[in-house]
Amino acid sequence: MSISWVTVPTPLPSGPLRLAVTEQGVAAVSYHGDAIGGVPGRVGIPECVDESRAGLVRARLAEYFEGRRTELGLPIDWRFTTGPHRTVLQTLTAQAGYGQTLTYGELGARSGVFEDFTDGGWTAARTVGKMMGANPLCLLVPCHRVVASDGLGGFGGGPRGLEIKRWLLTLEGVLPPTLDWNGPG
DNA sequence: TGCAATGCTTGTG
DNA sequence: CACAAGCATTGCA
Repeated sequence: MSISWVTVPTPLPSGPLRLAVTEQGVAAVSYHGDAIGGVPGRVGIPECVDESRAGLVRARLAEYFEGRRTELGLPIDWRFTTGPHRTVLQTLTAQAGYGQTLTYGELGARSGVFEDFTDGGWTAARTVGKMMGANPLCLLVPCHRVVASDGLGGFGGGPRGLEIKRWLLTLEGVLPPTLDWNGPG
């Protein structure tokens, strides 16, 4: 099984996106170029030389960022996720459509991996937040559509990462455009 | 507005 | 492989 990097230009405040692709699909996505949490052996992964595969990924993402595509429709390789983590991410992918948001607690409830909600959902919400932060499939698994019950919530990478979350939600029409909005529309 | 409750992921030894 | 630390939250007073 081979794995390789594809670099995709984006209008995101973070700049280009880096994706790790395999024969199965996209295995990981990084906003920060070379750092992906939870991806072992990420150093030494070669650039993708299969232009047909890289081209498809770039084309789909380009359309998405132009607002012409609401579903990426890219195959996902779940190899870097396991157990409850994978279940939650797959639940999110299946249930949070374009322009829709749900809360951490809600996702925890829907995923079915948390059985005890007698604490008011505290455990589920906190755990889901942790899972999102450890999500190697940002963007493909729409972790930016998961928000706190009383606001935007957080995002990996701190304040810098939050800009990305805001940008994506603006693209999808969840948030109103800001003055520095450089996306479509 | 401020506080207390917990489980999963990740980085070391 | 085992252990310890850190959180992308929530609901109630």
